Amino acid sequence: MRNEALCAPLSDGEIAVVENFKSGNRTIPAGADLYSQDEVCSDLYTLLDGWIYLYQILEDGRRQILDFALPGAFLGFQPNLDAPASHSAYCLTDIAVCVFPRENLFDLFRAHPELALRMAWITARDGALAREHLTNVGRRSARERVAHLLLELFYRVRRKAGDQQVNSIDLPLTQEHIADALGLTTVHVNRTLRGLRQADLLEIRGRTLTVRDPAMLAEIAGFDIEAVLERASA
Amino acid sequence: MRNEALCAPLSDGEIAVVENFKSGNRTIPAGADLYSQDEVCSDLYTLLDGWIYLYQILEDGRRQILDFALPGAFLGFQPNLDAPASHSAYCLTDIAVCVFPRENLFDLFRAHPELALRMAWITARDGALAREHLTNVGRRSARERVAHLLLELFYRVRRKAGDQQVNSIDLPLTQEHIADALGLTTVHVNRTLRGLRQADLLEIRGRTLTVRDPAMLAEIAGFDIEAVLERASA
DNA sequence: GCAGCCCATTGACCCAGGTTAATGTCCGCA
DNA sequence: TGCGGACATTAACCTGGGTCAATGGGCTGC
Repeated sequence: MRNEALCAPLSDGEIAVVENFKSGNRTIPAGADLYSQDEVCSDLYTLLDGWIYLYQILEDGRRQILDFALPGAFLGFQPNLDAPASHSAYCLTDIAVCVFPRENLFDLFRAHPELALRMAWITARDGALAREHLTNVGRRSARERVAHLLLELFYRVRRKAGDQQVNSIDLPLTQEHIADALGLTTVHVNRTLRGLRQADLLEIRGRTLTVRDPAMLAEIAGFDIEAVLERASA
Repeated sequence: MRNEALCAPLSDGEIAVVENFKSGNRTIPAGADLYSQDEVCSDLYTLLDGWIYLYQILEDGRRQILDFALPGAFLGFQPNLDAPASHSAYCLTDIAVCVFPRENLFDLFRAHPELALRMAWITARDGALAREHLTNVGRRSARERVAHLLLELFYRVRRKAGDQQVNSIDLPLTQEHIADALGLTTVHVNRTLRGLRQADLLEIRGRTLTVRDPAMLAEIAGFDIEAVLERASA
């Protein structure tokens, strides 16, 4: 699991180094922040289990969800580790993370260049996905945005599940989360989902998203499976 | 100049290594792409002079501008250097870049861990700025967005200029560029700029942006100078 | 079994921002 | 000196999505 985040391309010896570096695992209940905007975050994390979303809050409470993190995601890295975080990370479900202390990270990177390289790689991926999201909210209609986001999550989750046949995934999001990720309101997300459901394209019931017509959805969304998955680090 | 991008925290010896690695400088006229979406980009660049913007195009021609790059920016790095680029880079003005061949980049990083670390740092900064832009277009009104973007550019440019007194900068953008960066239309950007001008907050005449009331603009935009500059790599 | 809460759903109405299209201004070029 | 092209500006009108408010459904705790 953890392999995906930091260790994937490493030799066994290097994985051992990372194992050594980590300070242990931690479990956090749904509804808490893993770390918060404007606070210094003392650790780095690999998400082992559960869903997290990254978000920013404006002074008046408006919220923008930046990305959803799935198991394998590497979280908490930023240019200046001593500076307060630029965004918060919220646990949508109970989660488990592997914790790395931030103190000696740069020493570790210096000692093991592969890891620094890997870090650059992960970070570039995350950035590319953020830019994809920017294009989504900046230039697509509500229907296109919803289709795009749900397809992205569908393929990311399904890839992780390994089962390439299934057309349903577990989706622990409320319509408010979808709205906040897409720059819409809950009411309009609801209307839009109704439209997609009535067109037999997809359905959300409870916590389950069922994709009925991936091809048509991809067409609506202008969604390029290869490209987006390439850009989704987890 | 180049220092800011890749070399800033390096020793003289390491700077020499980078100097050695570069394959030369190049000049490109305004109006051309430095590299294009969906094409493999053979090089990496440090922007030495001029303005560039990064953008994505949807099939039907809608355009989202992702970021503006100023001198010092490091461009062209992505997770898989052999894959086609996820976005294009367009020269707003005549530009000069310092060119690095992509072939041996990873060897260079392996040989000089500091550079890999520096790469991760730059990439994380760019990602954070992209997320800032996502929040801007996802959750702010047109007036807030315009104020935010112009303030961001104002401070980024002025910091580079070194003169901390001046309240005007050279801004080689059309209203269409502003619109495409903010998910708006040109017409509405024009209306919004009129509003800001009539409120004596700022003015754009020709290629010059004059900021008349930075404090009030920052309040409107929910703009945090420190935070955003921290996140702007160039 | 029911009170309370969270979320989904829907309808009625409204408005920020999009669309269309005309007019103006500036500048480079023949 | 005048013509063509790229931008800016404005007005008139329209619509996608926001706002407000009511209803319902499902779950949890007692």
